[in-house]
Amino acid sequence: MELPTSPCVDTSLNLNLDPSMHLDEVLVEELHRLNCENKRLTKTLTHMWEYYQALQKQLSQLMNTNFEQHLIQSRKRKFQESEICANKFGFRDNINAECSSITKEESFKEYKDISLASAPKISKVLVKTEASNTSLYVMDGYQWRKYGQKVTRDNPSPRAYFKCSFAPTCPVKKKVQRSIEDPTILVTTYEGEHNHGHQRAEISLVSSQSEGHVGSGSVSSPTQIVGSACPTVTLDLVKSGLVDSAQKTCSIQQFLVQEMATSLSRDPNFTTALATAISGRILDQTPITSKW
DNA sequence: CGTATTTGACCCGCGC
DNA sequence: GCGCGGGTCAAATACG
Repeated sequence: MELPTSPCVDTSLNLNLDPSMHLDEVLVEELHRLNCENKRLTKTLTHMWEYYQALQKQLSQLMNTNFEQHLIQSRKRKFQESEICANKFGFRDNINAECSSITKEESFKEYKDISLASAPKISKVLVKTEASNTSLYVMDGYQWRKYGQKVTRDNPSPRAYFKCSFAPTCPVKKKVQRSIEDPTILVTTYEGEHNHGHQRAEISLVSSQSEGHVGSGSVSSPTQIVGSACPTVTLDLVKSGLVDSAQKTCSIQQFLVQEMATSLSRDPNFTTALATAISGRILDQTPITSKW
């Protein structure tokens, strides 16, 4: 599969009249040019659609594979929990019954919930902070207004609720709560999409280009996103290399994202297409940004 | 004095 | 129908 190499399309109507040509000739020529551009656009769109279909197929295959793994893991986990419980209270009855009580439907529901949580509109970000830092504020480049705080049942640390206050109409909300497993990690859940630009670039996005180097700490920026960009990312505000425990908490989501990122980065066509798209985007935006 | 934060009250969905 | 828990509201308070 190959994407057209030049995404830059000139759809503007060029009516600069050549004195030697008649108006109808100019119009016909311009019409012809626009027609060509239209064909190119259609071709690009078709390619993108094919590529999208292929990606979707790949994703569904991955989802199926991971669901089977998740099923096995959850059964194993349930068995371990039952065993711990049995050892603690000195009874061992019903362990097998309890294990077998996990139906495939239940596991799929749980798995589906995790998958839904990783949808683009809801994303989770893990932020590593200093142990002494007890605040629930995450500097992510946007301006937030706190509108509530609540202590939840499953976690003794309070959960803070924020609304994006940069734009009055921005629907984005976020919830920040310390991880129950590692209190130095702030679990931030973003809901919705910003309908305005980024206020200031405080975060540099580092994509996981190679396997096994996630969170390896090669970037010295104080604020980092380590791992895949979306939907779940990990920020290390203290020092890198401490994200292992955080990654465990969202292993399924991250595994999916990493698998996708790996398979995509292996694909030379995708890399070329991405580079072309980015360079095209930059070229496309240059005259706009130069106005500011 | 204006704006941001805190915090108790209230609302609503869900499970029993 | 009732209770519980998560999410939101809004008055009180703090701060620059």
